[in-house]
Amino acid sequence: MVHARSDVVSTALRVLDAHGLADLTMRRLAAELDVRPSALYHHVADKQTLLAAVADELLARGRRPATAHAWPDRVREVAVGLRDALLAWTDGAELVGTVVGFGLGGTAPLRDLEEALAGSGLPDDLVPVAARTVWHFTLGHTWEEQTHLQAGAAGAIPDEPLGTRDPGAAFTAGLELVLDGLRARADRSTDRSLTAG
Amino acid sequence: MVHARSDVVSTALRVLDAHGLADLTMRRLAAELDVRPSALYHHVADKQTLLAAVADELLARGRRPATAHAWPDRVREVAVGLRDALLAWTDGAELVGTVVGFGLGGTAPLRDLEEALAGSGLPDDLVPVAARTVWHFTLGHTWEEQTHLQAGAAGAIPDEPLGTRDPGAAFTAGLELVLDGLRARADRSTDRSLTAG
DNA sequence: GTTCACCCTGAACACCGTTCAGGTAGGCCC
DNA sequence: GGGCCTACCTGAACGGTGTTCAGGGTGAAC
Repeated sequence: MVHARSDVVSTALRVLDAHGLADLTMRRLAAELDVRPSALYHHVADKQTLLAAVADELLARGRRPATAHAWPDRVREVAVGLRDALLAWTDGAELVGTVVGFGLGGTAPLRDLEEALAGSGLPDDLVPVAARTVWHFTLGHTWEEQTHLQAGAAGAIPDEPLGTRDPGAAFTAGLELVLDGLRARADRSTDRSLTAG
Repeated sequence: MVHARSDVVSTALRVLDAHGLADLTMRRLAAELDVRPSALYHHVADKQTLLAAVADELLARGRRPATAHAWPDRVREVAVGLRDALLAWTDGAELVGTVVGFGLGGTAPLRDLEEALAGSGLPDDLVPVAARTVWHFTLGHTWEEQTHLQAGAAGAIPDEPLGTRDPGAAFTAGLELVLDGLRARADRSTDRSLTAG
């Protein structure tokens, strides 16, 4: 059977979800495609770029357009959507986190956040900063959340060192904290521009 | 020569700094200690707990007590100190990030942040949330920062997709954004408690 | 009918984390 | 002094891992 690069990526996504990131090996992936491991290197440069492509695909599938009128609602939509996308796949947050950490991709939501912040009244040079703040909070929080979720499901760590019983509520609360900061800064900036003009 | 667990951890820290996380293998570490790899398992259960111990040691060495009077200054002290500690070691942020992601340790700064938030006027149930927000932002931002820093030093990626020329300033700006959010919430909470009491 | 690009095989290389039976040195107790 | 027990280590292996490379087949294009 003849495979294309997209087959490799989507099969990798399936293996990831079914068996986790640790079991997503080139050999296992090759077996799943009924192919020898070396054949994979015809479609992919190495495992790291493969993982980057898988992360991008994962994020693209979970992407939802932000439709709200008010910019804080749009930012919230993007952040919540990102969290949902990561939680929808086994080890999704860890995969995206390491890919981002390696600087190979997975930053599409960052652009969505910057877009959602357009018209917020924040100074132009603060928009990327604000986007990264929401981005790092969301990724970090979801990663930790998912780790505890899956560790709990695996039977280990039955206690709850996460500090809360409802991770979704904790995420939302933290997000609101950040949004408060953005709002405060945006208001201040608008005030200054008004008094200056 | 007879070694103790602390020798293994501190040697691992040295190997990490000199050769990076990818080259911190059990075999390399054993060679550095002039010992066979199997001997390491007399001191350490497995590599993951070793890495957790290394991360904890790294954080402990970089720890500085927060001395400021005002709580926002204390939070800033802890966050900046954490960033400095991570940047002081090769792959420091990645190491701590993965250890935290795995849920095995590396969360000492979280407690420092919660402590720094004491007396902030935030509702009790928001203190852990606020601490995690600062924590995830700091860890995520520093990880990305360090990745680009080291990639740039290695000759790859000469451009600057990080969106800023001065990562330290970007970090500070993002941190202030978060602190604005905490302040706004703390003020609101104080107002309510005053009108209620 | 030949050429050429694409997709793959088979075999190997150089590692990796980990286990386990066994060995040695030093302190403690009778 | 002799026995024992513990701490620390060796040597050898096991079953994996990502990756490389020469070469084989197959189908479309010219």
